[in-house]
Amino acid sequence: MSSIVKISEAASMALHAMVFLASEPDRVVPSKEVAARLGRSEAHLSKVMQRLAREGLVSSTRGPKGGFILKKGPRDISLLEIFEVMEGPLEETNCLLGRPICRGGNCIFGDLLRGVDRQAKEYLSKRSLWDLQGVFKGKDK
Amino acid sequence: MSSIVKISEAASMALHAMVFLASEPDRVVPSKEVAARLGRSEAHLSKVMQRLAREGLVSSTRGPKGGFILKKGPRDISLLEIFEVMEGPLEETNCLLGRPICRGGNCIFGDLLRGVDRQAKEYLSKRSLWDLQGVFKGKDK
DNA sequence: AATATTTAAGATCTGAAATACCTAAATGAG
DNA sequence: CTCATTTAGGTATTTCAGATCTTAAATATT
Repeated sequence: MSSIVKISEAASMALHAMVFLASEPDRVVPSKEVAARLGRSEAHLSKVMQRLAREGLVSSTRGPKGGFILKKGPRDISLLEIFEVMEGPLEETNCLLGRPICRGGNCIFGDLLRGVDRQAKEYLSKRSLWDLQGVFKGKDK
Repeated sequence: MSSIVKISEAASMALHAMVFLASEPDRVVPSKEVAARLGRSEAHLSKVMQRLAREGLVSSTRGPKGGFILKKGPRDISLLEIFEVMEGPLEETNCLLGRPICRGGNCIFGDLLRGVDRQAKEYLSKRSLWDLQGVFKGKDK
C-alpha cells in the first residue's frame, strides 16, 4: 500500500497530540497520557512534544503533575502551523526532476503536484484546533 | 522546504525514463543514455530500469547495442502503471494514525488524504505515455 | 572460434533520516 | 531533605533510499 501523500509519523503525532490537548483545556497533560491515547510510542511522542515546546506551541512543566498544555487558544493555532513546525515550511512542488527536462510548464506531472500541495496547504491553514473538537469526544475502544 | 507530496526519486526517474523511451520508438536505448538525458545517476537509473524490465514494462537486451525498449505501445502504458510498479499499489489513505483515534469518518485530516490520493490516481491513470509526447521534444541545454 | 568489449543483472555497502533508548535535570510531594 | 514523577537532551539503533561493486550475458572483432 502506498500513498502519494507524505506526512511523517512525527508530524502526524504532533497534529493529533495538539488536538488532544485542545480537548483537555486548562489541564496539564503528561506526554505518557497523550501517547496512551494516541496508541503510539511514548519515546517518540515525547520527542515530538519536546519539539512543540521548543517552538512555543505548548508550554511544558516538569516534575509531578507536570506535562504539556496549549500556549494559545485553540482558535489561534492552525494545523498548518503545527505541520510546519515539524516538517518545515510547506512549499509547492514542481517537477521532481526539475531541469534539464520538464521545464517551462511542460512537465510530466502537469499541475498535479502544485495542485495537490496548494490544496493541502489550504486545508491545513483553514483549520484550527478549535475546528477539530469532537475528534476526541467518543470513548475509544 | 518540504512538500506534502511523496514520490521517490526512483519512481520519478521511472516515469521520466519511460516517457523518454516512448519518444525514441523502435530503438533500443542503453540506460547510460537515459541517465544522461535525465541528468541523473547512472547507477540509480540502471536499477530502476532493471525493475521496469523485471516487471515487464520494458524489455532489455545485454551486450553492445543493448539497452531497453518499451514492451507495449505508448497508448497502452499509463503513468499509474509505472508508478505502481515502483511504489506499490496506490491506495487511498485514511487517517495516518488509524485507530484508536480518528475513526469513523471523524478524522483530523477529513477528506484531504482520500481526496488527494483519488485525484492523483485519476491523473495518473488517465495519462498514457502517448499523451506525453512533446516533453522530450525541445532540445535541452 | 576465441577474446575483448559493451551492457544489463544482481548483490552488497553506505549514509541520512526517522525512531527508540537512556541518563540528567527540574519540580512538586511527603 | 529525600523521593517519585516528569520533561530535556544527547546518543544509539533501525530503516530505507540510493550508490558501489561484481557477475553474467550478448555482440563485435580478430
